[in-house]
Amino acid sequence: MARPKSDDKHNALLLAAEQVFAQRGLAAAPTSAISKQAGVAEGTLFTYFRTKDELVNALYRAIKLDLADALMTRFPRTGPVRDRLEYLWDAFVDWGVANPQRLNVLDQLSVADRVSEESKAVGYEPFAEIEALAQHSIETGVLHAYPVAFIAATMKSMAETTMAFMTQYPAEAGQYRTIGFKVFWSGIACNTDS
Amino acid sequence: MARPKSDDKHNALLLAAEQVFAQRGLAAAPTSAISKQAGVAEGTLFTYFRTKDELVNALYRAIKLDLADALMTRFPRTGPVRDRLEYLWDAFVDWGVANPQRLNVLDQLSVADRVSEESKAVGYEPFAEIEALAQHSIETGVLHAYPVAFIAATMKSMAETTMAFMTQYPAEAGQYRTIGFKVFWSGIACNTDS
Amino acid sequence: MARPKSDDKHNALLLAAEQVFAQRGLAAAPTSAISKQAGVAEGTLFTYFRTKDELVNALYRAIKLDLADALMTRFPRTGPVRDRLEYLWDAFVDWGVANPQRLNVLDQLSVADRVSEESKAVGYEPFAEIEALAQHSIETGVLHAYPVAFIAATMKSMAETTMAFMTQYPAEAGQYRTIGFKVFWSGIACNTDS
Amino acid sequence: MARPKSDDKHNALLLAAEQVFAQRGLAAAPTSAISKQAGVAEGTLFTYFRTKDELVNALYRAIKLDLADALMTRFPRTGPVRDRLEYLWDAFVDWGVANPQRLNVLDQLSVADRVSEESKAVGYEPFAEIEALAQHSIETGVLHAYPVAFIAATMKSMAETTMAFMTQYPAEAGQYRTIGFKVFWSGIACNTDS
DNA sequence: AATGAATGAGGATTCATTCAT
DNA sequence: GATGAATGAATCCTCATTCAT
Repeated sequence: MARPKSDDKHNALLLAAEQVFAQRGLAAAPTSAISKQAGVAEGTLFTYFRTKDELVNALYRAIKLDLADALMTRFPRTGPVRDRLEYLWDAFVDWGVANPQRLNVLDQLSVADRVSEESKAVGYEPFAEIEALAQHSIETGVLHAYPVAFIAATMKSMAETTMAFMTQYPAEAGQYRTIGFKVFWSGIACNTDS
Repeated sequence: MARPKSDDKHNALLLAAEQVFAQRGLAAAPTSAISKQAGVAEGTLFTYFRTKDELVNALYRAIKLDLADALMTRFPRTGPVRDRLEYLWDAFVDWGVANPQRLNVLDQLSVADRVSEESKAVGYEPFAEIEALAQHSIETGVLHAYPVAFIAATMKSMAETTMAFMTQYPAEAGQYRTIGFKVFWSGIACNTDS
Repeated sequence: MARPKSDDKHNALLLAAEQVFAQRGLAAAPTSAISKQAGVAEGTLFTYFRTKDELVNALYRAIKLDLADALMTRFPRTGPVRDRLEYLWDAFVDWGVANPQRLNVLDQLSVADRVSEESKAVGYEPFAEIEALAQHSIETGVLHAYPVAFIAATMKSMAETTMAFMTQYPAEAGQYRTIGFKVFWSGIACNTDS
Repeated sequence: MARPKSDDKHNALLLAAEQVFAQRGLAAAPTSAISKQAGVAEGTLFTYFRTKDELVNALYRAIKLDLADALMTRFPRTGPVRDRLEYLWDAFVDWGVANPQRLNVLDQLSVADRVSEESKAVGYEPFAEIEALAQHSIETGVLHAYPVAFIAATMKSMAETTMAFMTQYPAEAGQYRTIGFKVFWSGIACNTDS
C-alpha cells in the first residue's frame, strides 16, 4: 500500500490553506474554512495533517520548495558572478510577482511562531548553494568579505522590498526589478562594474 | 472627577500587551493574559481600550512614536548627507537592539491586518522628514534618482536585517552595524566616498 | 434632613428607565444606559435604587400610579353603571394612546419576573374600586354574575387590545374606542341597552 | 453522511429552550442552560441553531404550529358560526391549560423583539382561516361589522384572560371556559341566541 | 451626595480535534 | 478513507455593583 491517501486532496488542502491564509490572515483562518475551500469535509483535513500546526509547517515547506524550484532549477552553474546573482534575483522577484498570494503567505509564515525551527532549516536548504556562491565570490575578491549569511539575508530582504514595489506599481515593475538589483549589487560587490 | 483614568494603567496595559505579544504572538494573545500581566482586572482593559483592536492600534502607534523619538529627536538637520543618514541608521539599529521585544512586536504589527491604514499613516508621519532628505539628496546628485519611497523602504528592510544579525550575534554587533550601513550607502549613493 | 436626595434625579432616573426600556427592551437595557439617559453618573443610579430590580419595581409602581391617577381622579361616583364604566374605559384607552411608550413598558413589566408580587399587589390597589363597582352591579342585576376579578381582567385585556388598534390606526382611533367598549359591555351586561 | 443531524436533538433543544424560558424568563436564559437541559454540549446548540435568535424564532414558530394543529386540524368547516367559533375557543383554551408552560413562553415571545416580523407572519398564517370565517359571518349578518382583525384580536386576548383564570382556579376551569366564550360571543354577535 | 473607574462573573459564539456512521 | 456532528475549553466583551476620590 504505497499511498492510500490521495495526493489530490493533500495538495488541495495545501492550496486551500494558502488561499485562506492570504485572504483572512494566518491568525483568523479556521481549519473549517480551509477544508471547505478544499472541498473536503472538516474531519478529512486531519487525516492528511494531524494538527493545524502540521498543515502550516507543510505549507511553509511546500512554498519554499516551489520557490527553490523557481530559483534553482535553471540556475546557471557557470558564468560571471553578477550574471548568476542577477539570474537568481530575477527569478525570485518574478516568482513573487507572479504569485503574490503565495509570497504574502510566506511572509506571514516567516514571522509566525507556528513554523518550527526544523521547518525553517529544511526550507532553507535548497538555497544553500547561494551561500556557497557567495563564499566563493568573496574568496575570489568579487564580493566584500561580509558574512555570507548576511549577504544572503540582504538579498532576501531587498528582493522582498523590490517585490512589494513591483506588485504595488505594476506599470514600473521592470524598472523596480532593475533598480533593486543594482542597489543590492552595489552594496555587496567590490567592483561595481564587474 | 471620581477616580481619574490613570496614565499608569494605560501604559501598563500597553507594556503588558507588548510583552504578551512578544511571548505568545499577536494571534495567540488573549486579552485576559494582557490584563493579568498588567495587574488589572479583565474588564479594566476595556475601560482603557474599547476593543482589542483599539489596543493593538494604540500599541502600534506608541511603538512608532517611541521609535520616532529615538530617531528624530536629535537628528542633525545639517551636515553631509552620509553623516545624517548614518545617524539615522545607528539610531534605528541601536533602538532595535536595545528593544528587541518592541522591535519584534512592531514587525508582527506591521504585517497584521488588525492595524488600520489610518494608524499606519499616523505612524509613518514622523519619518516623512527622511523622505524629504532623500528627495533633496537626489536633486543635489548625492543619491541615485530612485523613488524616495523605495530608498526609504530599502533603508528600513536593510536595517531590520542588520538588527536581526546584531541581536543574534551580540559580540559582532558593532561590525554588523557598520557593514549594514556600508551596504545600504553603497547601494544608493552616486559617489560611495562622499 | 427630610430628603437629602434630589427628587429631580429620582424622577429623571424613572423617566430615563422608561425611555430606555421602551427603546431597547427590558432585557437589553443596561443600567449604564439608563443613568446616561438621565444625565447622571453610573454610580448615582445606585444611590437612588439599591439594585436594578428595585428600579424596575419602582417604575412599575410609578406607571400604575400614573394610570390610576388618570382613571380614578375624576371617576364619577354616581350615575348609571354603563356611564361610569365607559368613563373608565375612555380614560384608560386615552391614557394608553397618549402615552404609548409608557403603555409599552407597562406591558413588558407585567410579564417580567423582575416585578415582585408585592409590587403587583400595590399596583393593583387603586383599581380595587372598579371591582367594587362590578360587585355592586352584579348584585343589582346590571351585570352578569361572573367573578368580579374576571370582569376586571376582561376589561383590562379588551382595553389593551383596543389601544393596540387605536395606536396602529390613529385615523380610526375614535371608532375603535367606541367599538371596543361596546364589545366589552355587551359581553358583561345583562341588558345591553341599560 | 457521517452522523446525520438528529431530529431528536433538534426537538430536545427546542423543548429545553421552552422549559428554561418558562422557568427563568426569556431574558435570563443562557444558552448554556438550554444545552445542559437538552443534554448536549454547549457547542452543539449552535450546530442546530446558528444563533440564539434563530433558536428563539424557531421555538416561536414551533409553538405556533403546535397551536395551529390543536385548533385547525379538526376545525369543523360547516355548521353554525357560533358552534364553529366555540370549537376554536375550546380548542384554544384547552391547549393553553394543557400546556401552561408553552403558553407562558408564547406570551413572552409575542412581546420580545427577538422574534422577527417574518416569524410572526409565518406564525399567523394558519389562523387566517379564522379571519375568513369572521369576514363571512359579518357579511351574512351574524357578527357585527367590526374589523375582522379586531374580532380576531378580541378572541385571542379574551381567550388568554380565560386561560389565566382556568389555570389559576383549576376547579372552576370548566365554568371559566364557558363564561369566557359567552362574554366573547355576546360582544361580537348580532343576535346572542344564534 | 456625586462621580466614574474598577471589578470579575457570566454570556454568546468559535474552533481544533475526535469519533460514530 | 470520508464525513460532519459533537465536544467543551477558550475568547472577547458586557454589566450590575462597589468604592476610591
